[in-house]
Amino acid sequence: MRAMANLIPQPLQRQGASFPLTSNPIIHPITGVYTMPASVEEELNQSVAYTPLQRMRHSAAHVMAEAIQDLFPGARFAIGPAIEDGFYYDMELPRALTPEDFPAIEERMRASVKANHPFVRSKWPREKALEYFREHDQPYKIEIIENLPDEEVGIYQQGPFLDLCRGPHVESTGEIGPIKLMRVAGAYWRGDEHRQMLTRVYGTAWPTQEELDAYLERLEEARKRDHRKLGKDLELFMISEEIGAGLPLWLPKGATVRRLLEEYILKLERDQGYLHVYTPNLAKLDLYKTSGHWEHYHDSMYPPMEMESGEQLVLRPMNCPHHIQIYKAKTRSYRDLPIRIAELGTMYRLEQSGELAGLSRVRAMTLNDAHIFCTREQMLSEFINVVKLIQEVYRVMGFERYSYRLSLRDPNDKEKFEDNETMWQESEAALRQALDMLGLEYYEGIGDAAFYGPKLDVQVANVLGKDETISTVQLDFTLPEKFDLEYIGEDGQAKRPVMIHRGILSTMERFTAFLIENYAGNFPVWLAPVQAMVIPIADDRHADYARHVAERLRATGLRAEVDMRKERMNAKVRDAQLQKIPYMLVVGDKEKEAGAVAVRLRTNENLGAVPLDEFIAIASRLNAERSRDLWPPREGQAQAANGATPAQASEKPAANGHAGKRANAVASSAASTGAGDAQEEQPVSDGQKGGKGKRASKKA
RNA sequence: GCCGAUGUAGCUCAGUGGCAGAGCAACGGUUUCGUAAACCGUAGGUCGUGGGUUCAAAUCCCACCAUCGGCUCCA
Repeated sequence: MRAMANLIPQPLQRQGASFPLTSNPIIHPITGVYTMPASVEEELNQSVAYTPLQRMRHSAAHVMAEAIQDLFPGARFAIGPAIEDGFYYDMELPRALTPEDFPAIEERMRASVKANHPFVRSKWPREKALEYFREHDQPYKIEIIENLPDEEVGIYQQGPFLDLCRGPHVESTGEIGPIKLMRVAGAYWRGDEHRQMLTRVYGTAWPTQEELDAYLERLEEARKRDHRKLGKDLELFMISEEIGAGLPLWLPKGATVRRLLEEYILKLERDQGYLHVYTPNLAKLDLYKTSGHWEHYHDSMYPPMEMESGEQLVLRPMNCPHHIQIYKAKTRSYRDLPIRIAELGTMYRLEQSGELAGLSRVRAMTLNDAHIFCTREQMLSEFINVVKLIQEVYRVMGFERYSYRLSLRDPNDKEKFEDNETMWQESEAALRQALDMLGLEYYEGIGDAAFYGPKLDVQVANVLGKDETISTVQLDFTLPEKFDLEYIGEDGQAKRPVMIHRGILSTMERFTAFLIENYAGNFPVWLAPVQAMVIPIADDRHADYARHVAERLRATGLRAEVDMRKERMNAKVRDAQLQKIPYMLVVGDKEKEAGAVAVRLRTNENLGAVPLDEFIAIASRLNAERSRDLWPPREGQAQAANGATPAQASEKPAANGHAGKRANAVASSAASTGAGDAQEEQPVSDGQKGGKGKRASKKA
């Protein structure tokens, strides 16, 4: 439940369970009475803060439970809250549920909606409720009640169905809009992996059919952007079962993207005074015993390799200890600080098999990692500089929707977090001070800290609107202590430095995955694996000129290829388009004669003939500037950063000659690049702020 | 790791006990073409892996591996 905990407003977790009645009574089965439905206002005062839509979805969850109870006698119910975009219900069922069961459940739900049963609220004395649920073999409800402090518990009833629940609900089942069951999944009771695995059924409900359809379309769009699909289609990376799960291979095009990102961040860091190092991927196990990583994470470390000498080596899960050794390699003076040691270092973590996903969750990953060793006095300014660096990178990448999470320890969890009260108080206070100095708005994530210290996590909304942690800055007073780090102060006395762990691009794997989805595969010019495809119209006449054009582009540092396949130009244009290559340079007799190229952008915009020199000048400039524009804005064109695409705004109606017979292809092409607009200005899609990333940063 | 589903040609998929299929891609040939798929032909599969049931298994059973959707975890 912890992962969910921050995804939804806090009160939503305080859900009651629901419980079925065997008959169809209106009268309370135990007390014989019930209170009249509460007014909406009263409900809102007494229960959780649901929006009307959430209330409807919560009611839909109860109706689903009603249906399942009817179809699967013996079901034991747990909790069933509204969540973003829908609802779920956790329960224990007599047999496994499959999607094939959905139609029957949905049908039964619609019958309940049609019957328009009122939701009737009442209060039961705690003991009565316990007795009732014991009698009806509902252990999860009993456990919930036992954890409630109140002497009375809320009960909701709709038609034949009775629920332990705080509410609120809609007035009657007829108010529930179109519903659809989405998936069935397992979920641990109370989110505890040591407890019973329950069946969770996810559903969604919307006020109108149109909104339901739009939601399903949205999911479909996200599916098209899935980096695993685009990674295959665009030949960016692969995963070989022969090599191993979670061990991706970067294909030439994906490797190009990664290398460009690496060159970009290395230069940026160099300019900021970071010193780049290389350190080995193996280390003695003892190193991680000292750091505490072994204690906290041995379950997700590769098992140690036993040497003949008895020495144990592990594949490193993190490289802070390595950088610490570099710091310790000689006596450091306060004059040397801050020392910023950075590395694109590869780490190995034995992630749980069920967690692996494409490039975004892997077992071998390269971190954009750095450790800053500084004095207490320097700590705040160093921290602030890192945050500014993050903001600069996000500006270049075009991330616009992101938020800051101050990740704090859970003071009650002495296992997970270092047990050092003063350390935590001091470091958390320092972090807050830095955030105040930056004037950042942030929210707090209790229990999200690293074991050695608090951190600032930067959450970027992904295409599904879910927040993902990309960057992180962590304040660490713990490891300097454990490794006995020192520097010599002005007074000649040995002092303890502070460490700042920071990751900006996360891992190269995950960042690339995020970019693929964020751009829907339409990489900006500077990141596009192939920037220009030269397309000769008739290869016997135009091949030489096409090669000449490509040579000229390559000579200026642009990545260009010539499509010499025995295909018609139309097919070459189509394939380049599907590969999302920014520029298609069509060359035929006219262009050859004029020393020009006919420029077609992947936005479908056909710019006509452009002198080769001019094209090179423009493309090179956009490339060097890391612009996200494909072409400079022209006269009479919308200029807003998030406005229409250049293609849509162009005076030439974007080569829509094929709009007739190929309407479908055009529509899907436009849709797949961002709901038909903003192709090159891909906004990170809407996302609630304040959620917790499902895939947190890989930074130590 | 846990719950559920899935795994057939490079890709997308059809095939539910009786001779392994289609489209695209690849390869060969014809076509030299002006902005999203020319035409004809050829070749290509241990049906995820291993066991079992059966006269006969892609199909039924068991185990394992991988992938997908969730749960738990994420230094």
